[in-house]
Amino acid sequence: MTGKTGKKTKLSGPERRQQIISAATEVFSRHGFQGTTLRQLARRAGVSEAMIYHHFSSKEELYDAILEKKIEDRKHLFFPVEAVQAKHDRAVLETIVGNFLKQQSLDSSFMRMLLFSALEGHELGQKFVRGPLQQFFNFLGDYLEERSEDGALKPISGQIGARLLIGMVFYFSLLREIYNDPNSQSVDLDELTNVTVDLFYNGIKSEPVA
Amino acid sequence: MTGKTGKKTKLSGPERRQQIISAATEVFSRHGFQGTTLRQLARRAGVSEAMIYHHFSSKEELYDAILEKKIEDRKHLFFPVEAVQAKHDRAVLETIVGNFLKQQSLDSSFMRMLLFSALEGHELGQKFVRGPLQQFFNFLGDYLEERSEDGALKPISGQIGARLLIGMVFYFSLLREIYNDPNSQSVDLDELTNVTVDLFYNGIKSEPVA
DNA sequence: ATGGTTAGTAAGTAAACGTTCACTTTATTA
DNA sequence: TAATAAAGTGAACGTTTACTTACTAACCAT
Repeated sequence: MTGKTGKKTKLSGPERRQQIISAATEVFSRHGFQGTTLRQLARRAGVSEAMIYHHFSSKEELYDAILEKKIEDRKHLFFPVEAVQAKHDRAVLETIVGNFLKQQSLDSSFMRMLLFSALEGHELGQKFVRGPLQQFFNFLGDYLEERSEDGALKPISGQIGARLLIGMVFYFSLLREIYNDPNSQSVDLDELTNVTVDLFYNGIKSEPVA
Repeated sequence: MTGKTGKKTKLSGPERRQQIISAATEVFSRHGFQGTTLRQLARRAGVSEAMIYHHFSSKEELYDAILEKKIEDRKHLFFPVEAVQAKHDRAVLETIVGNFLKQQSLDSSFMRMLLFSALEGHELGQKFVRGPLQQFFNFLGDYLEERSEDGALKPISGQIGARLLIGMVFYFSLLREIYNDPNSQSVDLDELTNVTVDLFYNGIKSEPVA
């Protein structure tokens, strides 16, 4: 499939459909919706342009299908339920931060597509933020406020705190994956996790009684 | 100019050039390079497409001119030199964070163009990161490490610390300006500045001696 | 083997793209 | 006011775009 030899491999409907999707994911995430042409999609999938219309009724439908699937895959973000129930603050933060960074380094195409789609004005880009991400912010935010009432953490807005935490690692991932910032890329992920969690936790944990 | 009446206003060369630039800035920042057509640019500037080629030799040259100018404008980021010399840690952080948020809320087109250009693979997008932004990270990073050696702050990598600080407010701006996250938009900028600086400063300042 | 279903394509379509050219209109000034 | 220079445009250029149509080739059940 990848070579230049023209083998006559005929795939089944669902197989071909899946292959088009995964090929299109790479192209769309690299060039965005507007920057991607049917030619590119067809060539990358190893089929004719017409074949794509045999499986999807338009370029936009293919794009939406991909984004929707990506969102679905990442929906169950990483709710460290056990650590939350145990009220083990550091473990909660470590799990969230560590998983975020790991996930991001494994597949930067999701971040690229999410950024592209928001910039290009697609609705689905904002759908993720208003849906699953907001859900996650609620989860983490509620926990922070709960622990705040317990006296373990300083008083803080959970919604703000959750965004500040994710912001730190998101920005780092952005610099790493999209801007190719060498000073970000050279940082070890585990070290980054520790530094980030240390800073955040020390920043919000209650002072020893004065 | 904005109306539909076809007044015959003939501008001088430099005037028209500047007007094309500012019109194109809006369009490019909203739709990216690939997503912007000459038709859009011409209509927004109130001239014919041919007129644009009278001032710029290509769509790309116009785009580069805009991005280069934007980078130049923002180059002198915000180096709170006085506070740094006085070693007033909170003032340093407050100035940086406050100015960043203010600047961002005044003109989101810069952030959009910078993101778009990096995603679309333009060189100039990375130029800002490797140049002025890296310079700023050096400035802030050096300060953090200096204050760390003074014993005022915990030991920390300045390069990492600087990116974590900016990450928090960058992400917030991203959610506000590009994802239209209502829970980010409803936060007052001064409050956000305070919360961010509090969290970061408490996170890195030295513990009272044990 | 054969007939029907479906994967697959070559060759088109009209519209939109960036760009150029031949030309007209306005402003300046000698 | 006539000459000059510069601002400005309509209509075309060849190419590429997303998408369609009319057709062929491979598979599978009978």
